[in-house]
This record gives sequence, C-alpha cells and structure tokens, in this order.
Amino acid sequence: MKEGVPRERDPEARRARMLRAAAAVFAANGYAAGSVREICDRAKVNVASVNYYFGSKEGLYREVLLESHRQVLAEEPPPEPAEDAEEALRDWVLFCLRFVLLRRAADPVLGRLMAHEMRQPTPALSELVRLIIRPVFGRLREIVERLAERGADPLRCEMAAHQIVAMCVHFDHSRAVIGRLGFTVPSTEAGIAELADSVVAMALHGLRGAAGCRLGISKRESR
Amino acid sequence: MKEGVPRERDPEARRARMLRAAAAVFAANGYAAGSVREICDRAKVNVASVNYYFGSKEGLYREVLLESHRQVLAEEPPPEPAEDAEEALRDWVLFCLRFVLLRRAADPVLGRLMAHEMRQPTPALSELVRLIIRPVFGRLREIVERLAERGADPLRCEMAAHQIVAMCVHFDHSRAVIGRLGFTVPSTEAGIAELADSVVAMALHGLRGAAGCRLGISKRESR
DNA sequence: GGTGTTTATAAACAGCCGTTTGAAACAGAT
DNA sequence: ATCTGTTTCAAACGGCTGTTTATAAACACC
Repeated sequence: MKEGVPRERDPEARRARMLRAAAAVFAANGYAAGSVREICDRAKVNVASVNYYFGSKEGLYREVLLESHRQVLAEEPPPEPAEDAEEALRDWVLFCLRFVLLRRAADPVLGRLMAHEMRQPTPALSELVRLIIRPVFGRLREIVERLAERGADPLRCEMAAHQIVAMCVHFDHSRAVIGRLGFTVPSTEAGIAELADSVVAMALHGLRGAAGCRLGISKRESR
Repeated sequence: MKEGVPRERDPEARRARMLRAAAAVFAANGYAAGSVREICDRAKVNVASVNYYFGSKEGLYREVLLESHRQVLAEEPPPEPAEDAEEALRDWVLFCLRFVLLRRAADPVLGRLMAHEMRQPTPALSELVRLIIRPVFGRLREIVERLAERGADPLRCEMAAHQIVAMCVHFDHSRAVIGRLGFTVPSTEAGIAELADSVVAMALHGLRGAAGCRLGISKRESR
C-alpha cells in the first residue's frame, strides 16, 4: 500500500508546516480547545510528530507563541528612545498602537493568542513576558521616569506606564464592546496618529503635573 | 444499599446548589475546561442533573452568567453624576475601578464572561452593551463633554472617554501580564483610590488642556 | 553490504468528556 | 391500592483527547 509514494524526509519543512498549522488552530480555538489531531491533519503529518518534534502539545504551543511574536517584532522593532523624552514617549505610543492595531489586524494570530492567554494563562505566557514584553515595557518605564519630576515615586511611574499601555491595547482588546458602542477603532495611519496624539496628551499630565502643560502640548503640536 | 438514606427531593435547592457550584468551576477553569462532572461532584448531585435541569452544559453556563451579572449590577449601581464635572469624573472612575477590581475579584464569573465574549462575541454581548454598558458609558461621555473646552470635537471627547475606560479595565483584563511584569494590581480600597487618583490626573489633561492643569490638580487634592 | 541513527507511521492506550438510557424512588391524585 | 407524572440515580455510550509504542523506511557512514 502506498508503495509508489516515497516518504517525505525534510524535517525543517515539516516543523515549519506544523508551526503554521498550529498557529492557525490555536488562534481559532485557543490552547485547550485546539486539538493536536486537527493540527496534524492540516499539516499533513502524523499525530505522533507533535511529540517527536516538540515534546508535547504544550511545547508546540510555546514555540508558536514565542516564534510568531519574535517574528513580528523583528520586522518592526520598538523605536530607539529619542533624546527628548516627550518625543520618545510619542514614538513609543505610536509603535505600540501600530503593533496592536495594524500588525495584529494583519496577523490575527497574535491577538487571538494573547486573548486566550489572558483568559487562561499557560506557562508560555511567563516566558513571553520575560523574553519579549518586559524589555519593551522597560523602555516605556524609562521614558516615563525621565518625564517625571525629580524625586517622583518610582511606583507611581510604573503605574503611569501601565496606564499608557492600557490606552493603547484597549482599542484592540475591547474592540467588540467599543464597536458596539458606536466608535470605530482607527485602522489607518492617519487615524492611529490622531489616537496617538490623544493618548500622549493624556499621558503627559500625570507625569509632569502642571509643568507638562506648558511644555507638553506646544511641543507636540510643533512636530 | 443506602436503604436508610432517603433521597433529597427539593428541586429548587438542587438548582441553586448547581448554579453555585457551576459558578465556582467555570470561574476557575473557564467554560470549555470546566467539567460537568466536577460541578455535579461539588453540588452532590448526579451527572444527569445538568441535562435534566438546564438542557445542556451550555444552558447551565448561560444561566450562571446572566444571573450573576444581574445580581452584581443591582447591588452596586453607577453613581449619580455630581454637579462639579471633575468630582463626577472622579466618582465615575472610582466606580469603574471598584467594579472591575473588587466586584469582579469577588465574583470572577463576570470577568470570564467578558473575556469569552471578547474572543467570540455572541448575540448576548450586543444586549449586554445595549442594556447595561451603554448607559454607564454614556454618563462618562457626558462628564467628559462637560470637562472639555467649549467647541471641542465630540469625536475627540468620545475617544478620550474610551481612553479613560481603558485605564480602568486594563488592570483587570491584563492582570496576567501586569502581574508577571512585577506590578501588583491594587485590591484594597486605599490602593484603588490611589490608582483612581492617577487615572483622573491623566484624564484631565487631554480634556482641559492647559486650563486643566491650573484647576484640576489643586481641586482634587483638596478633597 | 552491513550497521547505526534519524525519521515517519499506524495502532493502541488510558482517560476524560457531555449526554443518554432505563429503571427505581418518590409524591399526589384517583 | 393503583395509577400518573416527576425526580433521582447508576451505568453505559460514543467520541474525542494527548501520548506512547512497536515497526519500518530512509538515510549516513563504515
């Protein structure tokens, strides 16, 4: 049976095919509900291959989550912080919004995977945070600390940084509700830039206090 | 066997017990991973009871979610807007944060439902938005419009309102990531009040521009 | 040609899942 | 006492899960 058909012997192609299939399946159904058998069917691969190549279902999932994030971030890395802290903040917000509203829309795997991780975190999330998210967030926190007045509570700075992240990711994460409330989430460069303006404007106040008002707005509008 | 033990015959108590057990199990494991058998074990009830009383696992889940939502919202309704717009904003933010960080923590079913609906919206979400979320959000938008300078773009106001919501819900929704980044999400009244301060401080800037700086902060701190 | 390693496969395994079944236990009316 | 309808139960059903195993084909090297 099947005598004329030679077995494929290209481990790398196999691995890649499985990763692609797994990304699609996990994105659609999440980790728990995504089945190894469906992945292997799509990848035209035997069920046992998952364990052979990735050790376990969890190993495969981990690989998918980290790899797809690494890939997108390599294509569009976070900006080098500008010398002027306010400009750096604006660059960061724009980067984050673009990532969340453009990259995730183009490659919905990222958003879906994160949504699932929020609902039910797997060990892979800890690694994702450690290896990828933390460094990016660290840049924002540094910018925030530079913007803050001298002697500002570092804990307050951290809180503010999280608030800034909030204003970016919310428009992707809560799309369903925001849309049903009659607001159209921007998806063009122009719309995103406008949203970034609004986010940066809000961000500066909590950081600089009254001083931010004099310096902040005028500078931003001069760009 | 078991001759002396009479069967319990109290359908209402049974239903209630199952609902309570189901809420706990679904909250802990989500819908897909929550097992009917575990629910029935906790409720000291036969497996068949789920189908007998609720038709199916999904029917039980729906019942759990609707019931707990109705209950929580009746217990703690949103505040009547204060005359002073800034005070009203602060009240609203505090209400939203309390709902998200206290009520949801106490009854985590709510958060699970929303997370589930974000990923895969059902017709129920449209109703939830129409009946519950839209009115609450409408109050915030009115407050924002009152705070904004005259002639402010209403679309900008709407955007700002969404940003404020973002800063509240993010700390619950993105708990998994925020926690892994080393930030402890506040869960006490004092901690929440501090976070509310920070959120309100940020919010005022985007709304009032430079004017907000002179009026905003001092007033808040005088409370 | 023989040998050892890597790779691929089908089949089996052990376990949990939600749901169904058919009969027993009960309550109340006849 | 019998009938009727509801409630409860243990057991089984069919199906899907991730994983393991034995086997064998394909390759690299001696």
